[in-house]
Amino acid sequence: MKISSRFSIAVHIVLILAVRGSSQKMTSDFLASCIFVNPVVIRRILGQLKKAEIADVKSGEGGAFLLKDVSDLTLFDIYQAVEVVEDVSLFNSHKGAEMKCPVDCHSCPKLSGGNDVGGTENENCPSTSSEACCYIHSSIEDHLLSAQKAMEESLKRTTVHQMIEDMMAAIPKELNN
Amino acid sequence: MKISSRFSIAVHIVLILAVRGSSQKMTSDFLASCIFVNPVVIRRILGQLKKAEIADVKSGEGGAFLLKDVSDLTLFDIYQAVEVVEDVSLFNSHKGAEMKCPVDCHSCPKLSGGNDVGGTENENCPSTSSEACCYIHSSIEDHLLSAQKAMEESLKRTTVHQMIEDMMAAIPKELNN
DNA sequence: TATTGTTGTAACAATTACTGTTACAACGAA
DNA sequence: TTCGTTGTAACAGTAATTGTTACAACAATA
Repeated sequence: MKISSRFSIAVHIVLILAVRGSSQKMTSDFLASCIFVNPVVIRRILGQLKKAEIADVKSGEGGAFLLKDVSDLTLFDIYQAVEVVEDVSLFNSHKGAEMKCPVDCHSCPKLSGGNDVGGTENENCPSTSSEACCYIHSSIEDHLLSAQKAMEESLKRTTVHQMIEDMMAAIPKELNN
Repeated sequence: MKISSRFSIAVHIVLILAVRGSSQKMTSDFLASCIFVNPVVIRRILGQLKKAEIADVKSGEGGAFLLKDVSDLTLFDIYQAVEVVEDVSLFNSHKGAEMKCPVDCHSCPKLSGGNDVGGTENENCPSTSSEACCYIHSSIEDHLLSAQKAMEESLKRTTVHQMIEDMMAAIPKELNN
């Protein structure tokens, strides 16, 4: 699966506010026509950016603007604002993971010394010996979380200021006048 | 949004095959009861692992097994096998991104020197001067792709062998007999 | 050969999340 | 008061996933 386009749209919004915010009123209609999405979608996302205190909107009058210095604003801030991931986990666990998975032998009587930690018993539990078939689930969680963190660290390293610099650098010289 | 639980289930399958594959026949029913999902879901994912030449299934007789050494098998291999991300992009772009976004001034006549690169013209284009409002979209793509790559590199660094080692290490000593 | 257990796959329902759209009350400026 | 704008509710449409049933194909084996 993919991650919501909210994030990509939110980054667009922030960059447009940063680069062009002073030149005209940033209404949701204007932003919508820039980004080619519905104005209501823009307002929904602006609402999330407001809640995160990244941007604000002039009530009644209209027009959005940034609250933060672009040097202090990272992609991670925006990512959190639009709730790209629910709770903590980018990688969805299957529903059964919360149950007593027999190979997650935290809850396997054979290996936990009989300490039942809750969940549903499974008569097919493969742990017929003390053979270590266990801790699979927590191991998976750990390593997937590491991968998620690696991505988030990359987002934290990227400021909006840097993105603007990169954009400027990408503009062909003959247009820089 | 979140990523398909296919990945998490696939990793479970691989770990169970690695740890317990020799002790009994790994049928889809058995794996399903271990992981608490429907057997058909297991078969679907095993089909993807087969296509990726990570595992195979004994036709007719039944029973899955790994084709690769766990030291040579990384989470990234599994991630690719189950097609966690379509094409290349973890982060969904909004549909409009493929159009002539006026702030993606690759296509803005004002900045591209009149070289039209295709797409739909937008009369609301904010680029009324040569002011650099541009290259937003490609800058976003670049930085989001970097974040995705960071995650994938983390997955590449994690072998199934390592996960098993970590699992073993996590087992309380009193159970290691 | 007939039986048995298993797989691969199709088909369909149910779920979930997201997106587009319309509508409208509230709000501030002029 | 009028106007443009926002915030939000409501609903339809879309897309992907998951659970489930069903069944033909297949290998082992009795």
